[in-house]
Amino acid sequence: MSPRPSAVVRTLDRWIGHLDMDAFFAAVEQLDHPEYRGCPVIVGGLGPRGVVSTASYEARAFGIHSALPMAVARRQCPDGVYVKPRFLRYREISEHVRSIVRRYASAIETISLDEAFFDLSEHGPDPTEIHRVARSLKRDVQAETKLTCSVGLAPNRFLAKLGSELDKPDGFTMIAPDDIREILDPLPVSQIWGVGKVTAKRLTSLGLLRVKDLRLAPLDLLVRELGSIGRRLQQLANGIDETSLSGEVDSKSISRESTYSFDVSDWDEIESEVRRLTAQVAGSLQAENLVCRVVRIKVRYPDFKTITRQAQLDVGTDSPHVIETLALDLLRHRVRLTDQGIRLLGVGLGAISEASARQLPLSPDWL
DNA sequence: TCTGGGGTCCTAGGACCC
DNA sequence: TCTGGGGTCCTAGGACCC
Repeated sequence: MSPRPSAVVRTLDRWIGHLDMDAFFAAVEQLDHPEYRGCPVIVGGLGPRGVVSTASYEARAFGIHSALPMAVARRQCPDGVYVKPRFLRYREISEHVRSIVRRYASAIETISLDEAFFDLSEHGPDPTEIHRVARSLKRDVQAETKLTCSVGLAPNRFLAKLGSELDKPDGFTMIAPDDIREILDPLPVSQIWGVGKVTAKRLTSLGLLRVKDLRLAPLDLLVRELGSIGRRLQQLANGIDETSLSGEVDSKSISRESTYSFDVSDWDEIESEVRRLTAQVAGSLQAENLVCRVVRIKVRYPDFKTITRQAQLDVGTDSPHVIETLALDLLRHRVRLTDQGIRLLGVGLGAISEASARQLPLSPDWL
């Protein structure tokens, strides 16, 4: 179970960057609305059950952060500027940023509208040169978009992302191989990619609070307690991450869901919402010339218990009628509706493939 | 304080087949 | 009558990420 030596060699001769736009949605709003600059800006759902998507740094000073319920945010910062997200605008700027990154890196992996990995290995192994190239990239982003970003540079993805988090906003962090242990060891385990609330709690109960604890923990203990992710976490704790950039990947599912402002128990209303959501997912599917073989619905009850029910098709489809029929069927026969009603309804499509794959090549006639 | 919406990946159990 | 092992596919739920 010792790491293969080739892994170490590979790790040392790669330079991966991670770029993270600072408080992206809020920063765009401040860019487009000069009167918002210097104000606490909170972007997110404005309904009674909305949550914060992004808070500007001014708003973070009030303790506001992503995923915080809007109701709480409004209490903590009554004078803030509250706005709905404008995804089309964010996408536009996001594409501009990616075009800048592509000038410097051949391989790029988009994580979200505000984050991307890129590979600078082609600029050679010399850290001084890599540093210069990445600085120039960061300068171009700021000059052309008037927005700041934070950049991390390291021998692998995990460390590059960590680097961009260590110094923000407007940060620049380069993690050289010799610095890895010193940087990682004192960090809380929750800083590791893939350690969320649940895993952090489990690690804490094992007495593993810092990355160093995780690095030195017996592997069999980690595997026993956490399964396969235990092994993976210890690798990361050692600064080892051999995953390569995935490039541009096709999405494997499409879904739309919506949370009602108030719980709904009226069956007709629920059915018409299924129809509305179905039309949207089917529209996305057709717009990208795709077909799906799985239709799924999702229901969340007032107590937050969430269920999904899915059905499979023998052949791929992009027909709104077929999808709607299946979705309504799942709803009518597989979902229990109580007097309490439901708080969320969702429709999803899975097993997605190109529309050209819809029909099996039964006959070789066309050859 | 009361919990969005869009995804990905993993796991476990059951059905089914050989 | 008691009891195989392996493999695949499907479903549902859960953790995690931004």
